[in-house]
Amino acid sequence: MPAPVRESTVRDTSPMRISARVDYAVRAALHLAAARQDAPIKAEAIAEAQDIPHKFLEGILNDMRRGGLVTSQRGGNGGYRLARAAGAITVADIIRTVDGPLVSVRGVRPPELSYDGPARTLLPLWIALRANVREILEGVSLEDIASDALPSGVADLADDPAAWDNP
Amino acid sequence: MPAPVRESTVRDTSPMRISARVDYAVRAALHLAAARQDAPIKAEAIAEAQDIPHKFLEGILNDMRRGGLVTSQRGGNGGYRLARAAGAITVADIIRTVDGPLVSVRGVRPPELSYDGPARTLLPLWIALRANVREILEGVSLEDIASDALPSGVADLADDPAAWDNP
DNA sequence: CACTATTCCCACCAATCTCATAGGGAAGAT
DNA sequence: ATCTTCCCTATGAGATTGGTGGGAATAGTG
Repeated sequence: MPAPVRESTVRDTSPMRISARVDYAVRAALHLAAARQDAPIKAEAIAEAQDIPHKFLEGILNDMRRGGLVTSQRGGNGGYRLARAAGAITVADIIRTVDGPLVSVRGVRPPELSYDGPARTLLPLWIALRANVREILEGVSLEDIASDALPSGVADLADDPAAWDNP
Repeated sequence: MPAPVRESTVRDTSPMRISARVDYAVRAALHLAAARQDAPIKAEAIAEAQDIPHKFLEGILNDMRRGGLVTSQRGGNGGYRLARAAGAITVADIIRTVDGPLVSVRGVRPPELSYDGPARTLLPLWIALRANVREILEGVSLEDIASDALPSGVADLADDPAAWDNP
């Protein structure tokens, strides 16, 4: 008889995990970037357009306001606007505002780490990884995304069909 | 009188978070890579050398065995060995084995996402990000790290002093 | 054979994080 | 005044993280 197959229970907590908060924040910001800039946009309108839970989004917009990325206006005909031009807000800005540092290892930022023995060269690896991630996320603005014109280096990466395969 | 300053409570859950599991797994694998290959190494010896909680490490080594990265031997004089040459095991292999996919957005892998409206071009961005992360993590083997010889592209990134600054 | 060493497997735990929901207060517009 | 909209706090279920502990299986040794 066949041996009982053991379930291989794969953990699916990706090291690079873009949270719902970040995803929603970027999409909300894109919605603001795409809108005409004279009138503020209501949270409810963004929530509906982008299919984001309304109250959850309110909290995120609030964080972005505290972080200086958007401004808000209360009362009838109130809403949110970008605080700066869409070309002057990067994805990294948004991530850092709503979710903290881009890269951490065991909860601390790479430069605070110290390794010993054969793991000594692990630190430069994490540093290089972070530099690489920064290069992308700090190099792409809301305007780049909204106008469908990613910087050429980024666009090249996305144009490689292999990049779309799951491993 | 001065207005009361509101605490800006920053969330510190980095999007790219190398977990303790991954950090420990890579360090353990490096310890194995650095050792002479004829005798297996005990979990306890690795735990002590790399300052990793022993029982926690056992679970991680077990995952790596199931994932085919290491082999194990029970009983007196037992322990662990790398299942392949150190040059044939990449950091990405280890991460995928102990922590799942490299990159995910809201828990799913980028190709499964669908965006609408001004967020349409967000997907290529996440794809490019993932490709970039892959390039680093799939391009660095245990041997590269243990011999302190990162691939030139990676080493270049780490050699830039700006890469060591926290933003 | 008994004994010891070591991996292997399972259950458990506390703290934290994620992704929300609910209710009402504050401020601005009409 | 009234209505609209943002702003704040509290609550909560469920998952994840980073562990710990107890024993069962397996291999070598006297």
